[in-house]
Amino acid sequence: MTNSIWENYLKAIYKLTQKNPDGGYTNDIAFEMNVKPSSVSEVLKKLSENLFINYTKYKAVTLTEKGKQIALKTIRKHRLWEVFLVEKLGYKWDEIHPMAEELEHIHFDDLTERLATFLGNPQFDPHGDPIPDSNGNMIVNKSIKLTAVKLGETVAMTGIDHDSAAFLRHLNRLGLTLGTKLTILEIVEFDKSMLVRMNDENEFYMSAEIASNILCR
Amino acid sequence: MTNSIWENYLKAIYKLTQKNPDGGYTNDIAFEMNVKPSSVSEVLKKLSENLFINYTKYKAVTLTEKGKQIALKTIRKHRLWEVFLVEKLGYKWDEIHPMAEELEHIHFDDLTERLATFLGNPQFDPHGDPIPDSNGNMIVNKSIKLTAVKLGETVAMTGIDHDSAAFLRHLNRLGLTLGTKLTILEIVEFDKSMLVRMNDENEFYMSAEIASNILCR
DNA sequence: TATAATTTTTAGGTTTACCTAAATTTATTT
DNA sequence: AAATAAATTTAGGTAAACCTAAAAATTATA
Repeated sequence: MTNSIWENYLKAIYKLTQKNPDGGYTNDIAFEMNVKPSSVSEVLKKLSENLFINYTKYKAVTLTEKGKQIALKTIRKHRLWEVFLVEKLGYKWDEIHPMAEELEHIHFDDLTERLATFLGNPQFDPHGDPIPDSNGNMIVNKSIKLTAVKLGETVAMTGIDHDSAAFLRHLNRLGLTLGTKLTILEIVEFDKSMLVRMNDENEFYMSAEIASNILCR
Repeated sequence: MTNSIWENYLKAIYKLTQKNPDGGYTNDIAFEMNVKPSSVSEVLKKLSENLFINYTKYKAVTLTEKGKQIALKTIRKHRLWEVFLVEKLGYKWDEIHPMAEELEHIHFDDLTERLATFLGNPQFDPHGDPIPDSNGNMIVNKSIKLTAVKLGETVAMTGIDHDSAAFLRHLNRLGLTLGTKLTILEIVEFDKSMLVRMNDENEFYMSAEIASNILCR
């Protein structure tokens, strides 16, 4: 198996396991990886032989410690390169994902560590996601979804739960970035959309769909 | 064919064509690529179908304009990342080749240009090799081999003709870097080794093997 | 609980990039 | 120019990573 391919599978399984501790299901992995479930089945067999995952036929898969470390290292590289692209090359947060997706597979441990030092050992990437340290430890993000914030409360945006370029571009257009102050002025009963005030300045309605992908604290 | 694989083949052919304008031979490409000649034959057929090379069976191959542009772009990326690794991450010139060999295959044109800007649009990489510009134009390096310098003359080191880590480490040990002043004090008739004075300071003998891989002006 | 629906795996096929071994072409000697 | 040597290509094979279609297992529903 190619390096970067199993890194991507392990990342996908890691992501699914974060959502559901039971583990990742073939179908969901296939969706994440943009391949057919039958292809996933084959790969799972090999990842299991190489002790990267715990796999029993027809059951959800989880990462072994070995697999988890690789997933976290890949996430670390991805997020560090994202910081590089924004801080050093001047990209916007909605432009960096595809590039980081390739850069994350450059596999020289020492390069990763020097990059981290060069960037000042950042703790978060440009989307507010925590960057695992070189031992695979990651700050637990205690943020909650904006949809869980109660009427009248004020929070600061700390991250997002979705990193599609389309979503990020919409946030750009609204002027929403990490740190933006948000006050919930109204929750519409009909569709759960919210009237929010932004940085004590302007107000606008936001669909529940969007609010559920905004993390805050 | 995978992106990075044909980039490597085109780079190898470019390199061979620089040495011999007839073009690159299957055997030599195989040596450069670390594969068997039969594998090269197959790939040449496909590169030719895709109009990257001019290929007639049993003849030396040359790059088409299309192929040459890809080779030069890959060389540009390689050399820019080398500058990044040395200037920004503090690597030494003998450590960077394997990393640049992977980074060169990151294929976002805009990223390359932003990287170049970030680095101050360097003209040369850390080994003294010229960096092609974004249109594929490269400064012609008019350097000559140290073995071609006449007795008594003084030159400055401008590059090297070999980038193996072992060779570079030896230069480090001797204290030879780009810009070092070298005066030829003696040429030994027996083995063509040279007594050189370095920066008007110390003197030492250097084998013709080494001298022939040092470029100067 | 039996049947239907869904999920997962298996079987069999494709393409890419490698391989070895054999055949062919080109180059070099005698 | 013929024989030999060397380089190149072709033929046939492997492994990885994908695919479609069919079979098997699991889960949901009547």
